[in-house]
Amino acid sequence: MSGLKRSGKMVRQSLEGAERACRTQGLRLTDKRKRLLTSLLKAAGPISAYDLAHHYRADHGEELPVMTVYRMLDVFIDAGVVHKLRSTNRFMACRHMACDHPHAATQFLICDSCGIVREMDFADAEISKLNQKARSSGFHLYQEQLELHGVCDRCHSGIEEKTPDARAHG
Amino acid sequence: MSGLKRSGKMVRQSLEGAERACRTQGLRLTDKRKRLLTSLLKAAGPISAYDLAHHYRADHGEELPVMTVYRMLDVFIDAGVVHKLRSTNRFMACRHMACDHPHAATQFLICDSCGIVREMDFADAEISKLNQKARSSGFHLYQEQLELHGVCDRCHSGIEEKTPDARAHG
DNA sequence: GGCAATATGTTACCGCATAACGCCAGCGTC
DNA sequence: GACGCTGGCGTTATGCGGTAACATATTGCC
Ligand SMILES: [Zn+2]
Ligand SMILES: [Zn+2]
Ligand SMILES: [Zn+2]
Ligand SMILES: [Zn+2]
Repeated sequence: MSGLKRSGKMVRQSLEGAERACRTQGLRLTDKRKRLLTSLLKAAGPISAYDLAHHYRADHGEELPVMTVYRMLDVFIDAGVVHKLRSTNRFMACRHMACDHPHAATQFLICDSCGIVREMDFADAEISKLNQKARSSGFHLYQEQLELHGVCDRCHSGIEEKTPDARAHG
Repeated sequence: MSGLKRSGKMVRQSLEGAERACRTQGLRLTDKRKRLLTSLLKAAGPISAYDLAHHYRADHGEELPVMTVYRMLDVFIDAGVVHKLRSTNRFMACRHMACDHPHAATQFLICDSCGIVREMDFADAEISKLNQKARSSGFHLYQEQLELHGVCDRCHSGIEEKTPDARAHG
């Protein structure tokens, strides 16, 4: 699968990072929120809010209404430690949660076959070019994430390891 | 609004273009499909399948089940005369439907305030750069449309002409 | 304690999308 | 004409993503 699954140690470090991020923005990292974030960190890749609720239940033996999940995810997104993939309606922990540097723009490479997502940040040049062209076309772009769809090398070379989380393209 | 509303003449020309596109791909442009496409062409901008069904009813005094709308839209998308905006779940007629040249990659500029969408095709250089970088990061991108969100000049300068069709950002 | 703000729970609902099944018209074949 | 095939379309039911509105609990602060 997507290889994003965190070890216990990484989860701990990420939680500390989230703690910092929340504190600096006056957001509270309650126990429930911490547990939810843990479930998200342990997930193998981006998952839906409903799936996350199921994971939470499995992980902590406690029901968590979807409504609450969405609210908490919003908090995490505000804190910058969670990303929402608009094109697939899925949420994923920021890969920079443990390290302390927040990032501005983000680009996501999404494999429509196996669902793996890679968070990259080395296309700023193209982003600003696009921004420029949009500007001259009468638009002001958000400094926003780009979601690029395709297939990863593994799936491209015929392995086609499909997962239920993978979304069909188009 | 988005200024994409077609005149009667443009609708006719677009239908002819669609006719050509369908014929070359062995797809049939039935009367019902033609009526649906007309409703889409007359729409002021990208609309949802459900809204399109309502427009169809208003335009032609006949019920059209959403299921059928989706099926027809799929046909049009295959024929290359309709685009689906993944980030907003909306459909729009290709602005090149009347002219005869199909286009490969497309980029959409989407105003999250008023809903206007501009179909542009002058960012191929950036697209291929992104493709290249993705490649070196283990991904094969589709030659796919890019959906860029922001606000148009009008909305940016404070007019903020909100429409029910506009989607909140994020 | 008393109060305000924030966090969480409950219910009910809406919008997007598709699966599964059935019907029917058109068409070619025997 | 009977048969069977194909594609277009209708019907029903359902699943998933997301949120409004309102109720309750918890926390922080004076
Ligand atoms: Zn990130
Ligand atoms: Zn893959
Ligand atoms: Zn187009
Ligand atoms: Zn606008």
